[in-house]
Amino acid sequence: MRRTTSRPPEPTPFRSLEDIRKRNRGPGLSAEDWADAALWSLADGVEALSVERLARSLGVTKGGFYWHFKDRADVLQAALARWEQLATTDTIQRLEALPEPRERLRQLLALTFEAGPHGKIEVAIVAGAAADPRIQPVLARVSQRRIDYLVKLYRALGLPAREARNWALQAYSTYVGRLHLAIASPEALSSSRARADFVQHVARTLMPK
Amino acid sequence: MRRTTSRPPEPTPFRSLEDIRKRNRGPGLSAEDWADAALWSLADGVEALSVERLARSLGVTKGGFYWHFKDRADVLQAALARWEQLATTDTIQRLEALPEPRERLRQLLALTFEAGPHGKIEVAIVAGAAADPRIQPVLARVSQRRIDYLVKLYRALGLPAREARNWALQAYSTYVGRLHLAIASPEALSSSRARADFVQHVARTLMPK
DNA sequence: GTATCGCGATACGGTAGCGTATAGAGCCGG
DNA sequence: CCGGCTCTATACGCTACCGTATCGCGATAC
Repeated sequence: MRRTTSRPPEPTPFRSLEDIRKRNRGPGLSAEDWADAALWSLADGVEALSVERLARSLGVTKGGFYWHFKDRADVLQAALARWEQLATTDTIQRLEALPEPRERLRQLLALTFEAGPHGKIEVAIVAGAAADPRIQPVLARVSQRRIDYLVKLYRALGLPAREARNWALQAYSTYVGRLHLAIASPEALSSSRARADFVQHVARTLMPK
Repeated sequence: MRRTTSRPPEPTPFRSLEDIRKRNRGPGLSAEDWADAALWSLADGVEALSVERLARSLGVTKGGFYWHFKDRADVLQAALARWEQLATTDTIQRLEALPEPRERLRQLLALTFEAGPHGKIEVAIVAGAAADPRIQPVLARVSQRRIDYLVKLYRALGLPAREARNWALQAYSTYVGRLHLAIASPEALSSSRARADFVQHVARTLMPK
C-alpha cells in the first residue's frame, strides 16, 4: 500500500461493475474503482465483501488491492462512506425542490414507500446488516440525519417539538419495517396493486391532523 | 454423530449459558443444551455461530458436537426452530387471555413497543440477520404468522379485509422499525420517558377510527 | 464389578481468506 | 529510449474454521 494518486474527481456517482471493468483504458484500477465495486458487493451482505472475491469480480487478482487500501476494513469504510453520502444528501436534496411542506412530506412518503428506494444496497445495509459493528456507526449517522429531516418536516407542519419527534420516529420506523418486509415477507407487497394501496394508507395515517 | 437419546422433554423454555454449564451433573451435554447455547450465540450474529466457538462457550471441545448434529447448518436450524416457536406461540398466547379485541390490540402494541420483547435475540434475528438465506425461510413464517394475527385483531375491530391488511402491515412494519432503532439509533429511545411517550403516540395512531 | 452407553479430548487433513513480499508489465515524462 | 511511477501476478506463511476418525473416561445398568 502506498496510497498516493487520486484521479479526476468522480465521473459518475455510481458505476456498474461492467463500467468499472471497461474503464480499463487508463492504466489499471483506481481506489474509487475498488470502492465502488465494494459497495455493490455489499448488496450480498457484509461477509460477502472479501478482498479476493472483490478482485475476482473485477477480473484481476488481489495484487493491486493493497496498493490502495490498508486492509479489508479500510475498503469497507470507503464503500460505506460512499453510501452514507448517497443515502442522506441524495433524497433530501430532491425533496427540497418542493416548496410546500405538506407536499414534501407526502412526496417523501410516496417515494420511499413505493419502490424500495435506493434498491438492493439500501435493503442490504439497513435491513440486513444493521447489527454489524462496522456498519453501526455509519448507520447511526444516517438514521440520525434522516430522522432529523423528518422532524423538520413535521415541525414545518406546525407541530410542537415532542410531537414532531414522535411522528418522525414512527415514520422512519415504518419505513425501515417496510424495507424489512421486502426480505421477510416478499409476497406481502408483491403486487403493485397492494403496494399502491399500502402507500396510500400509510400516507394517510402518517400525516397528522 | 449417532443422534439417539432425548432427555426428559424440556425443563425450562430458555436457559442461560450458566444454567447449561451447571447442569453438568448429568453425564454431559444434550442436543438441547447445544441448541440453546446456539440460540444465545445468535444474538451476536449468524456468523458468530461456529461449532468451535460454541464448544468454547460451553467449556468443552467440539468433540461431542457431531454426536448430536450433522453439521453446523443442523444446529442453526435447531436453534431457529426453538426461536420460531417462542417468537409466535409465546406472545400470541398471552394476548389471547384478554377478551376485548380493542384491549388486546392496545396491549399488544404496548407490550411489543415498550421493552423490546424477547430482547437481544429478537433484535439480532429480525433486525440484524434478516438477509441471511438460512434465516429467511424461518423469518418468513414468523412474519406471516404475526401479520396474520394482526389482521385478525384489526378485523375483530370491524374493519374490512383490505383495510385490516393495511393496518396490520403498517403495525408490523413499525414494530420491526422500532427494533431497528434499538440498533441504529439507541439514543433516540433511551430514556424511559421518551419511550413511554412514543408508545402512547404509536398506540393512538395505529388504532383505527 | 464389569460392560456398555454417552459424551469429550485429541489429532488430522482440507478450505478460504488474510496480509506480506517481491518481481515484473505497461505507460509516462524527459 | 530509458528511468520511474502505477498497478498486477504470483507465491508464501498464518489463522480460523470445517468435518472425520479414533481413543478414552465416567456413569449407569445389570
